[in-house]
Amino acid sequence: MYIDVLLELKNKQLDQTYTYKVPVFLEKEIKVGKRVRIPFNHRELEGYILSVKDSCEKNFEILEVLDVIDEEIVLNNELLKIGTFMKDTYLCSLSSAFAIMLPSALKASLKTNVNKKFETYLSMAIEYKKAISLCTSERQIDIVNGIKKAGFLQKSEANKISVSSVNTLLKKKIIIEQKEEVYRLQNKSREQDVKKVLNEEQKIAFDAIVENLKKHHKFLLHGVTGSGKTEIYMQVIEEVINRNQTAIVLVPEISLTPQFVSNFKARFQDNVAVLHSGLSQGEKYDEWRKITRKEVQIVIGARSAIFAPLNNLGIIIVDEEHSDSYKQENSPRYHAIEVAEFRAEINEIPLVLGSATPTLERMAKTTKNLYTRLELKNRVNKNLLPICISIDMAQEIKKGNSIISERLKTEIEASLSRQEQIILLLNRRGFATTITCSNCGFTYKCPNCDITLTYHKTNHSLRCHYCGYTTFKKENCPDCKENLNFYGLGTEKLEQIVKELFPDIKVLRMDADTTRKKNSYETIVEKFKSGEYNLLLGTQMISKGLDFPRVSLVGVINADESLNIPDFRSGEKTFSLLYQAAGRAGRKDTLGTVVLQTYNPNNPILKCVEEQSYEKFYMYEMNIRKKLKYPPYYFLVSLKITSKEYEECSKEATKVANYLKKKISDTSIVLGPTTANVFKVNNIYRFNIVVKYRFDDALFPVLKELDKLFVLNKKVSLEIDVNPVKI
DNA sequence: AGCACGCCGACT
DNA sequence: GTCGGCGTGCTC
Repeated sequence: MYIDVLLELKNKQLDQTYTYKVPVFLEKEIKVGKRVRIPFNHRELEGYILSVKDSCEKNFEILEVLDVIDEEIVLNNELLKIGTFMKDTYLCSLSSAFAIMLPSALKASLKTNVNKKFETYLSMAIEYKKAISLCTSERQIDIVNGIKKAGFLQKSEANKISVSSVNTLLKKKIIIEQKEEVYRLQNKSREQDVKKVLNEEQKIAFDAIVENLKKHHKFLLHGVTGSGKTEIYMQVIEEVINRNQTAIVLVPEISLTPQFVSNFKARFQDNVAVLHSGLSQGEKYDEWRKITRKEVQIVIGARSAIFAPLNNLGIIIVDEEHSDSYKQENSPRYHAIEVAEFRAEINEIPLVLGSATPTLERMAKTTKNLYTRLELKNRVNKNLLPICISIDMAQEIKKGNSIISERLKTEIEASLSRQEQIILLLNRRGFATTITCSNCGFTYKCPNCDITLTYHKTNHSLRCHYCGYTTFKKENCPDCKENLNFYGLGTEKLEQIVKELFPDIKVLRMDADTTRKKNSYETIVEKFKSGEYNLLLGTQMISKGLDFPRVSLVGVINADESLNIPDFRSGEKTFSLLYQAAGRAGRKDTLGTVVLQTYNPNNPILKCVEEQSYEKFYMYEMNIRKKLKYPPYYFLVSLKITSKEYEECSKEATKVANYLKKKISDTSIVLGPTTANVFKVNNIYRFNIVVKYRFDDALFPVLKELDKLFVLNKKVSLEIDVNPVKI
């Protein structure tokens, strides 16, 4: 017996199978999808069995398998297929695709030591009365009674009463001990959640999906914020599990707070496994094993949960479909929705994507009937959409209000007097963006990156938001000793300004700096919900899927901020961010108010936000994409060329662009090379090339060739990003 | 990737 | 003489 083994190394040079002979004593354990330990070039490695065969043409010396690692298969047939799909679509190595599918506890290269967790339980060996009569001390009786109560007792608990008594009882065989595997992630809440009655719109969407269970069909559930998408998901899933099938629910990382998870657990109890980055390695391993052991039918998780090894999958649901977090920004650069589409296809099951602001790509697919659009126009509790007002900040500055406009100020005062809550969005953290000397023009810049440092007032530090470089501010200009001036506005400074303007206000700030610690995001959300604070200010994370019933006013401090990012999707991102932020305003009885402060009051994207019209935005933006030949009219591939040496990097980038232009179809467009937006990060220079194409059979073979050439290049590296979300 | 082999300079 | 620097090549 021979097997083909793929090494558990992400290296592209070694991304091929190697043949090994199986010694007879291991033959019965060999199965495709298990891992083996093998000798490889004077060392010992782990690898995945990809195929089994009886014979092998001998062109080389064949070594023997040392050991079979797994008792059960870790990569089932479906995951193997998905791996090949990823290798072909994203040009990544097969083993890097498999690596992200498995919990890190299974990875040899990390040298981690995550194991199953065991707990020892004590239980009665003999009848209770007899046991009591044999006890020779108070403590022993306490322990026996403790066991009697629940039928068992954790040994660690019993040891707290008395270690020696436990040992005596064990020695006398009055009680026995048993080792049992326990899961680290325990359900805290025992709440029970009942299903809610669907309204007309929800019912139509629900019926459309349920009619198509057991068929491959793609749905776009386009529903305004608060239209009750989650309830539809839950009821569809209930249908699916009633048919003995299983379900995957993907949500952005930020939505995976204990709150969201406990909602699902309240409905489906222990039938849910959760996978996200907040879990420890051990917890992830436990959740993964719950899935492989078929103990759960529902998996909720962030991006990588799309690889959950569920059998008999019945539906895949992706909430907040427009979220960037579904795209992995390092290799393998996969998009969870693209993998979901593939997985739904091979299982012949429906895929449901939900959003209030669908991506243009997805929306365009509904017009071509590749997706069925299900619309939810109304909020469940009949709340009205808020009123939106734009404020021209150029006019305000003339009046001397550079940060908070007169209108926003009076709206805040009005909300405060009505005891309502306020949200302020400022999509930039830190205190000031730049510090400049008015005399000589000195600014603090990062020595490793092509970027100015951001000032954080709390510890007077100047930080690079790209590489993390930190330095400290001097009292005066380091060059000419004159005074330093602060420019730009961050959340820290806004907090200070708000406090100065409204001395009695209670303010919470939420950004990457205040949510660094585990659970701090949740803590801030809970604090604000409790009502003891008047105002929440923060970066975009405050606009994502949060529901604060007492908020009646949303202020966007600088609505232009994200419009100026040099990316063709900046309009779409801005619309989505502001539209969703605006959706936070509004209560049952009063209309919500949204104040958009901008220097471009006539910007068409902001007009669409003001009118709360996704349709207008869609028409406007599609027109631009068509003119500029961007998705969804064209597909993109981005190539990043990086090196420590500027000259070498630039030279290679030009060579790559010329090679592409020569080899691929002339209907495709090659842009660049250009230096990246931030052309130096961590002392590494970066050049970009973008390929726009519609149909090009030559492109992927050429990209694969290029990829191979650069594997051997030590000075310059090439990274290919298929369907990039940021360019 | 990471280990062996090989070919050079510095040192007990 | 030999120890170890790291460039190159190969891995079933």
